[in-house]
Amino acid sequence: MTLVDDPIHSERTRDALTAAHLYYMQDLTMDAIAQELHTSRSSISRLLSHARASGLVDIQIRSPLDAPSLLEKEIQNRFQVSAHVVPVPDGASDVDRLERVGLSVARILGQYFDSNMTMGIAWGSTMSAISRYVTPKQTHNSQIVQLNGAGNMRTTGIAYASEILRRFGDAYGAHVQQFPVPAFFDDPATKQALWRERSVSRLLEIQGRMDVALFGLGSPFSEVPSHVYAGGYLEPADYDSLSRSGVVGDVATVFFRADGQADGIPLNDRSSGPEFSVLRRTPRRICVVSGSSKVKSLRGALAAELITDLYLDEGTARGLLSAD
Amino acid sequence: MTLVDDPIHSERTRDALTAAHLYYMQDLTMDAIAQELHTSRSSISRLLSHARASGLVDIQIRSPLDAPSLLEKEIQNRFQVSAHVVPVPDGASDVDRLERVGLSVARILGQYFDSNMTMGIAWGSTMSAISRYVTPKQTHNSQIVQLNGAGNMRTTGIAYASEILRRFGDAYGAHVQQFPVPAFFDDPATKQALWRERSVSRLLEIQGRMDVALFGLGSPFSEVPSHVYAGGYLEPADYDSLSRSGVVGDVATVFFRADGQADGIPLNDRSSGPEFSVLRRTPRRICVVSGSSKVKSLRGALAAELITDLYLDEGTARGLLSAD
DNA sequence: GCACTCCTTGCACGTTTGTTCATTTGGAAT
DNA sequence: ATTCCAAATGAACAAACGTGCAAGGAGTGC
Repeated sequence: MTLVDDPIHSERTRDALTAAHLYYMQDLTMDAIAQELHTSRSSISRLLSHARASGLVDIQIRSPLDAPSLLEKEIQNRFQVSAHVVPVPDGASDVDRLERVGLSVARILGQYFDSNMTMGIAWGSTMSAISRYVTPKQTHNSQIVQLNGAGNMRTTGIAYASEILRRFGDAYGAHVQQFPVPAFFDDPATKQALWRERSVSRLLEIQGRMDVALFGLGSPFSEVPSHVYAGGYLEPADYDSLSRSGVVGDVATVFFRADGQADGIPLNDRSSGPEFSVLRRTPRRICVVSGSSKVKSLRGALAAELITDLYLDEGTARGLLSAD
Repeated sequence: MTLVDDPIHSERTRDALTAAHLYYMQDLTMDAIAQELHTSRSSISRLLSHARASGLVDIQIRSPLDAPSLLEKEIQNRFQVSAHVVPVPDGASDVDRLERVGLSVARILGQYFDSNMTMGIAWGSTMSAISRYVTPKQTHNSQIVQLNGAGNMRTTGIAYASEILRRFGDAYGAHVQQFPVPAFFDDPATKQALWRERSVSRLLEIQGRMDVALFGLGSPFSEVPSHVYAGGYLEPADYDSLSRSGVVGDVATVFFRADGQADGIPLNDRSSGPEFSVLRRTPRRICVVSGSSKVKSLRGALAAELITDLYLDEGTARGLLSAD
């Protein structure tokens, strides 16, 4: 739970490091390592698990640049984003897909984040899944900033959102910047007022300077509604309004139409999420999508140029490319 | 043997990539992967081995900056080099040590070498060991350049040295620049003349601009003489000369004394290796040492400031730090 | 000092993985 | 078409590995 290793842990870390060397660099068996370190093989097994889980051992997969799958190449060509298809068995359930994609992204995320960087984080079921698996990586002077508020009529949302944030913060040893506001204001004027508060504008400035943004997609009118659409954030009147405006999805509770436009959608004036112009200023914008019901939403987000790096499961990738 | 993947291999590579994803990112068992890919588990096992061996899967060990061992910290403080101690069982034989250190260095070497870079390579038993294990990494427009000639009275040395070079070149997809000259000239004047040849001076220029140099250490008057001292490169008279000059070791067949000085050692005028000034101009200079008999030589090389990154086994590290 | 909890250890078991071997497959040469 | 060879495959076995469990220790509170 501490951000740096206790002195108590450092011996364990030292051991884990040697064990990892012997195992992964010199291909010794755990048995042999156990003898060298004068302990049992089981302990070494556990030590190595620890080394992997704590990011001491870092396993990466580097596709030679000419090897991306057809799907990935095609998406890259058509939408100018760097696409990464997560292989998922055809028969997998939607939750299964989400977990798998979340796990994969969690393992890879460290490549995008380093010392002295700021990462913006949304919330939602996708983000929650990722957060549950993030592999630690030691960074300095870095921060995680919440992109949009999570409060609603029933709760402040702080517990939920901050749990997600905390997991990222812990894993990277980063400072966490919470955004304790409702997801949607009742009155746009309140938002305007609050946005002028120094405490809030400080946060907005941090958002404006972030190096990486990580978010999932919302998809309002699909069979499996996303967190925002089921969690008591919106009222029936809001739904009607979204429907009338032709909204196909959202990123961090900012809505957009099929062509990627976000103008003239009344709800956006009350949303706590970052304007797309802010997002587009961010160098890396990683979008994670799982479940083909989000294809329409994804098309919109791509049209809006919100995405630089896209992670999706195989089915969704196919859905994205298929006509219609 | 080809530098780029045949189209024929690319399907295999594609499969290896998916398998690696499923195995290392999603923690599936090989059995599960076999079912998804409609093949036997054995094939997946082989596929994953291939993925590791061919550098598709890259396993790194990243010590948190506060975790280097006492030995490493101490070496860093005393000699201003980044030290990496390779753990080796106390009872290990000298060959065993060499293999282990070689394997470890081979696995991490990729971290130092990338596209558009030039790496200078020496030869000798240490380099040979490393070369036998280098893990592939795809690079573009990079080259490997031989640091010193390998010819002697009996052979041109080309077969031996070029085998080492070739292994590095193959692994990195790099262009190999051979240096087909004797290790030592009989007559300094011949060297001078040859050095003015355009074919040779072209190579010397490449050496002068290299980004990384990788070398072992020679150690003349120790129980276990290095390759240079046993391979018929030197005559008895040369030994006497070295002894009289107070030589303690060599880097790429350039000799130095305990204080790191290389001046006034007659043999150096006839050596094909790079002057130390050339070496010192190279940003990264990786030295690999195994076996405590090389401690004296190592002290000299450190005094000469030939090293920026040092890899050695535990025993040698201890020997280096112990007084005397 | 005693009881309590929490964490670590090594054993034993079942699972997962590497490897050998006999067999098949897909080409190339004849 | 036939033969040949090399590479790839899956079954079967042996080795290596992960994990539940009970025992042992270290620390804490009473």
